[in-house]
Amino acid sequence: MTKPVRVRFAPSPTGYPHVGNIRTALFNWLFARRYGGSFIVRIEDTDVTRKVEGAEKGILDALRWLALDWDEGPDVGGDYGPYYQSQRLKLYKDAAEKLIAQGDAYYCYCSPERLEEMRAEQVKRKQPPGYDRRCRDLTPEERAEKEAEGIVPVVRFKIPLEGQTRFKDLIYGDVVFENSTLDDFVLLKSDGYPTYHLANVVDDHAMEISHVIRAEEWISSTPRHLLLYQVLGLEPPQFIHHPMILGPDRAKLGKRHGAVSILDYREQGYLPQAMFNFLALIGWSLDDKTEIIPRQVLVDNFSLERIGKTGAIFNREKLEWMNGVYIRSLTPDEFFEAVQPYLMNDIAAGEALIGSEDYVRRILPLVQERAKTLLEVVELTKFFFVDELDYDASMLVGKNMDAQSTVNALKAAQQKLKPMTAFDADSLEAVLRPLAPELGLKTGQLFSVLRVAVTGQTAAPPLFETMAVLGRERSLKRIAAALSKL
RNA sequence: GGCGCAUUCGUCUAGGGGUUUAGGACACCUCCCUCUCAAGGAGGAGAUCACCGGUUCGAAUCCGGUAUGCGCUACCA
Repeated sequence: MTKPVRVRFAPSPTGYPHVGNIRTALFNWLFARRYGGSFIVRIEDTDVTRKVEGAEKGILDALRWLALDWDEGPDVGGDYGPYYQSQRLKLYKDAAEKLIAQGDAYYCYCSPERLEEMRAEQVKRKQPPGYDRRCRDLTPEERAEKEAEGIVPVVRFKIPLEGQTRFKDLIYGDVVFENSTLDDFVLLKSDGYPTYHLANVVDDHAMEISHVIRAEEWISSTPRHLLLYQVLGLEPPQFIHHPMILGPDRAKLGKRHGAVSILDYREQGYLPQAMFNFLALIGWSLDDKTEIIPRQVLVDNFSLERIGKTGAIFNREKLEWMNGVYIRSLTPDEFFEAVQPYLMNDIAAGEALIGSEDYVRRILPLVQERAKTLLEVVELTKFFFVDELDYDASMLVGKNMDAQSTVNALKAAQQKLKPMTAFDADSLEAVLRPLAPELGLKTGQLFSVLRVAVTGQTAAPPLFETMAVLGRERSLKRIAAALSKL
């Protein structure tokens, strides 16, 4: 019997939900769903000084936005809780004490100042920085002395001086570290909180995590974790490290590269299903050609083996394209639902939406295939919602035309439109298309004059559909306004 | 500096000894469609598979070295 798959996403609430972290969550979630396992969220709030108010909410919001539902964790609970490390302090303390008792850890009384000086000196002498183990073999008398001084110690791990630690990463293969290159890292801080290393090992075991899927930046920490499992007498989980997401300069994606919070992308009008698809495709591929992959197909086909080994630059242009593909695939109702919050954020569009949902619903199909993001829809539809168009009169004059012929064209169009009974796209086309030759103009010339008059733009949705949605009254009003500009 | 990992078109990638004149996607260019813009269709350009050496009848694919990049090197995660 093989152990059930249990994976975890363990964010620390110190900031916004980083694109890279969320992708790690996505891989974990995909793996859990693919193999019928459990996806667990554990909040690693062990750094009191870096804790940011609202960070946890942002991270959980991001998971919810992408519908990465968790089986155990905040809100939902579970049999292995609590799921906040700040509520499991006793566990870490017990583990640290056990290690001290068996001689695998020790109290260290070195001050932060001394450590800093030591490191500076090491760097100066071009030696590898690391704790010099001054407190490793303190006598009971020396310890008592330090205690008497009132120094609150940290607990450090006693790294074996010799030998090597190796593991088989499911993606990177065999990785070997010489123990001599590892230093006696801190297990328990002086404030009683554990460091990541201790808390992680204790909890991953306590929560029966079967696979640790995390970013490549953790690969160098893995031997420490393995050594901890060893002295604690615990069986370690499988380790899987995946490549990181890079900025355009190939450095770890960070704030200076622009939007790195996944929530920023939601704000900018990206669809969660597009983001989901896009994130999955950074460092993972289904085959040699499939790009658009529905969620369920992703779940059914995800595999760790197909994750590559090289860091990938976050390609915004491709994300935009993909978002456009997903936007176009929406039904009219879905598109309306998706776009609604963005329209509501705009004054004119919001008013229109409240005034007449039907009007908005007739507008949307005209821009759906033109929008790359939902936010862009607001811009593309703006001219439908304002009373007066703001554009320069010179835009009205068509190619190879002058002011006079433009005026003539607008007036002729007015005459044709006024008596129309039906004002649908087909009728409009039937009336306006023959008008161009009558005026000695090419259709393109006439239509472009009308387009600017009616939309205030040279690029817009198809003219007749646009006029039909605007309606006779509004269309004629805009043509009159155009004439008064000339 | 030490340790670790990586290296296929600008970018994301397929490919894991012969089927490869290295395939796909984004971006770019041309043409078609067309009332503009999109979308769509058809093409194009773009990679001496980081470099050097080895193994082999044969290497992008296996091995070694070099270079470069990135990560870690905290009482951060």
